[in-house]
Amino acid sequence: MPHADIPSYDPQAVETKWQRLWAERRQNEVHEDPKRPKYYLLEMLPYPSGDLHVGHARNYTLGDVVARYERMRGRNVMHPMGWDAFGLPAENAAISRGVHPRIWTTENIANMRRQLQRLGVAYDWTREIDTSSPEYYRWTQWLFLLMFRRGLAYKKEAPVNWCPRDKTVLANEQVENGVCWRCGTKVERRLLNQWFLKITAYADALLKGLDSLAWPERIKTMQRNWIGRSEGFSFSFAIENVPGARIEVFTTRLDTLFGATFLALAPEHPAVEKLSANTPQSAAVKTFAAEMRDISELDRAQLMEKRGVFSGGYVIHPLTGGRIPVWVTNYVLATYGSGAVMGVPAHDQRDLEFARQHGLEIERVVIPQAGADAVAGQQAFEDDGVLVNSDGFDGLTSSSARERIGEALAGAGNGRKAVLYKLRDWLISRQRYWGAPIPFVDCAKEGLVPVPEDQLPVLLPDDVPFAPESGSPLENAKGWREVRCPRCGGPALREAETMDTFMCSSWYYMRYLSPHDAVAPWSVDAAKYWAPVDRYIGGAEHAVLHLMYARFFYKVLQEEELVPGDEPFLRLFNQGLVLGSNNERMSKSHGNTVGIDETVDRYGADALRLFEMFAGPPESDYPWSTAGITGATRTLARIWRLVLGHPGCCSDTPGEALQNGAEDRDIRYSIHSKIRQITEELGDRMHLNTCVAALMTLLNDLEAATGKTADVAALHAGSRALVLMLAPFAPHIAEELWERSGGAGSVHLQPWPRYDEAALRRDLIPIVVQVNGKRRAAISAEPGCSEEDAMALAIRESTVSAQLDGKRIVKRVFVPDRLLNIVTG
RNA sequence: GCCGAAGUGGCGGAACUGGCAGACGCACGCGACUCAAAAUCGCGCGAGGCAACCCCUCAUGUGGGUUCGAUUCCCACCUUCGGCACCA
Repeated sequence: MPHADIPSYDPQAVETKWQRLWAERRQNEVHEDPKRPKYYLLEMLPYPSGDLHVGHARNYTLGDVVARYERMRGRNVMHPMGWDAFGLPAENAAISRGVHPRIWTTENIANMRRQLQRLGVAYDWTREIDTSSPEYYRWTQWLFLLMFRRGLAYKKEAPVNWCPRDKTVLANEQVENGVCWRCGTKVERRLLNQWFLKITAYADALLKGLDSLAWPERIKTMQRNWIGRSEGFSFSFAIENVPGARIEVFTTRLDTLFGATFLALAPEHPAVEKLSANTPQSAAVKTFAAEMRDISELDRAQLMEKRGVFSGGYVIHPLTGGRIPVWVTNYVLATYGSGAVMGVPAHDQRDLEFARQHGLEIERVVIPQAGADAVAGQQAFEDDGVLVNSDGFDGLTSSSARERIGEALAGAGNGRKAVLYKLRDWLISRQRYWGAPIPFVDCAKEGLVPVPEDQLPVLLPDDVPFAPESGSPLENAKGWREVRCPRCGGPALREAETMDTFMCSSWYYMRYLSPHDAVAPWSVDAAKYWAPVDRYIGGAEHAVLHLMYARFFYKVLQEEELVPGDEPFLRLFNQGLVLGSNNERMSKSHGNTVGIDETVDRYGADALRLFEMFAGPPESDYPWSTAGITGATRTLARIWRLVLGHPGCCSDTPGEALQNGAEDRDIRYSIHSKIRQITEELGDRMHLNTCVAALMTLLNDLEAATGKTADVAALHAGSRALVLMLAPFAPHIAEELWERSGGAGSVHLQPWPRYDEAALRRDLIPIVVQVNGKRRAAISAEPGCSEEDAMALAIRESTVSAQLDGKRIVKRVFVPDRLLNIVTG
């Protein structure tokens, strides 16, 4: 019932008031408290690109709802925010607009922080971090040195991915379908001397750790595939007429060894020249290898067409002693295994295609079952089966043949079981300015020397030229580069490269725990209380990037006893995207963004938050809708009128007394069933959209009952519960209503409402009556009523008896308190 | 090509372990209030049928299957989205 004396709801006034008061009261600051269970909730830290749009708002609201809910459930909630502030866009802005990256970044951070505060997200801002600040990157450098000390950082010359547009190298994970993940430019291959981190040393640990994680299966699968473990056997072929020279191969199908009719080499393989030397093939091989070296492996893969030339040389089959021709091909990767493959055309589709093109022999050595035809088909037979044409191994199954052939080779001193991974070491050098400098110097006498820890941070020089033509700014910063060697005092040059920004984000979740620590990257005591992250919220695009790098870091940190447990993020949640009007991901580059400021100006932060949580399940995408947000606005205005129509309803004495009228029982049932439903769906399941729907239903029920029931106490209690459960979703209006209705303290520090089992008991419950599986009626029965009683009630329904008329009942299915299905003959 | 996820009203979506399909909201229609409009409130709202609006039929991408009963489980196919793409 609208009252004339109820003031109207002014979102802007309410929101600015509470944002100010929460900050003044330092309400969102947290500290270790051994008496309370901790909960570490984290959203992936954003890159400070300038402006937040409603897609970001969805992400951070999602985290905020969970954080506020967990706090009301009695947990000590860590919910920090910071900035992944190093990176290319800042530097590109410097080039195109002449603004220093530091200025550009600082301004963007200020703006985005303001926008997050406008959304009312309850971060502990005293813990804010900026990965581009010296206080932070000092420790990124420190961690790099720790990696070096542990033998996990090394510099070597290797063919690497080079993005010609961004003018830097990229890790394998940062190349998607042959193009740069950031700018979409086709990457090139260059031979450069670069720093790597030995993530491959942790391939097995990274793989095994996945089993314990409550992550979406799809992300775990992507990581498993990326790590790409395969078990097989490694052995070698002797090169004919070159004493002592051998070519090593790896295979997962040792059972097909007798079907090997050629050997395939990558063009980069060191034996290529040796084999063709002094043969008529020499010139052809040189031409082919040179041609292939100019094409990156990624491009070769895209060509798909298999090409190759005979090398002119032969190897000797290790068991039969037969001669096997060696070919140089474009389909064998130099960077996987040994860069050489035994060609078994009958049992490998790729080898078959190649063999057909070049008229090579095809010999079938595995058949589906004993006695089957051993003639090679159109398709390679790649399954396991039974061996034929394999000397003493005929008749064995593939799996036992792999064992026995392996034993035979190993017994002859040739080879062993081996495990190979697709995962490559992480290339972390970047030829760019806006990143953490690699803390090494190159001394004329001592070579590469680490900068001693007490000389960290190696500061980025501020005064450097930014121009597209002048090359890497650090390389040209002479005064900065020229230093004394920390070891011998002689002249040395600083490394002019910076670290991949994924280094910064691989450990930031630990820095939040003691962000102002000047003597350590974080406090181990604080880490013992807070770590690991209980719930991590972020996009799926980081599946094999940040999420794998951070896990690698954590495993190293665990061995250093700097962190508890062996995984950084126990549960991962991938939120869905907000799509723009063109049904594409909302982003600046798509030009379809809807800004936070314009939306909050118009509707208020609470309405935006409520709508974004309501619009769909948190894990699925949905298109932005300005029409939809009006529903949230209306809902908030209705809650405002309802609650203020029950003065004092949030005071500490709800004064709810059980009464007996049927209507009163209904309203109590509605209140308590909604508390139960929202509590169940808000926790682990995160069905936030149905929680909002349940809040709306409760609002409808309370409105409908207002003025119609004598049980004013129940309505007061219902309004109070509504305000409390609204609080995580629309924190400002809930706080205002709490205050205006006599609530003590902050609504956000109240215990979450509990439901009363007694209120959920009903005198009569509906039981659905079906005839042959089709719903014909619903009867009201006492809870726990017997099948016979339900049957008696059911046949009194005309719609049921009409269906039963003249038919014989052959069966009844009775689900107590739910359903009765009568089956006729 | 391989792997994974998803297809439900005009729209976003709901339906916990197989048990009333379409909760909740948007849009739309009718009505109340108003000089009028906005706001607000009430009612209706999957499609079709019948004189019968407390009834019936059909309907959750398509086709089959399991079951007393299928949006839910199984098989095949279609469409969309995501990942991987010569890893021996």
